[in-house]
Amino acid sequence: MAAREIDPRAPEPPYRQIAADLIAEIERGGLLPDQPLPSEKELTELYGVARNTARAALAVLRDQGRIYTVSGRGSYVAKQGASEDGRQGG
Amino acid sequence: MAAREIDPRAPEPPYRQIAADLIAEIERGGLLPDQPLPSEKELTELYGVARNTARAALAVLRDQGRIYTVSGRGSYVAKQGASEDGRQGG
DNA sequence: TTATATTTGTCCGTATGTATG
DNA sequence: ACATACATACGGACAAATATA
Repeated sequence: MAAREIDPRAPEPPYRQIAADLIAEIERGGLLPDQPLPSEKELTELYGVARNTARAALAVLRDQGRIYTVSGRGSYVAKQGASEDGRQGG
Repeated sequence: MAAREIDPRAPEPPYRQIAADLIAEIERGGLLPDQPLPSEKELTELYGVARNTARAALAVLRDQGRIYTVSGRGSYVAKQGASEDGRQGG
């Protein structure tokens, strides 16, 4: 989870760059199912963005079913990987 | 430690108003070194803000080396007063 | 040791205001 | 108007440290 540089002037907005970065990390196997992603606070520090931007990135992965989020705990890698309907079982 | 009124619509955000208030109290001598500041809960009641806002105010003073915080206990006035490098010895 | 209360630490959910392109 | 981003704020939940009984 080294912080790749985010380019605020790239055509891709920062939140998508971060999302792509996290997805790559998961696909690479650097983050296994049920393992926690960096917290929102850590993402803001890793990428130098505001919390809302970090949240937007996580929302992308959540919408794709790649992660699930537990309020007050954090976000975790989903078991399947955005294959089925995007839902995470227990 | 009377609760000065916080103006949510002032240019200064509430957490900075509270920080300034606490700093003034310390500079005034109303709080001596190693004496405890109001707890976060008390600050929320004194100023009518959320806990995160009270914490943000304390973080300002901590960053300035004016106070030190002990987990599970509270925050205390630092000995020097943000003069040196901002650290608190034993 | 266990239980309880207080306090700080961490975290997410949500909302508003401002600014830029 | 819209998408994006930052700063700030309120709220709720749970964990960890501390203190006391």
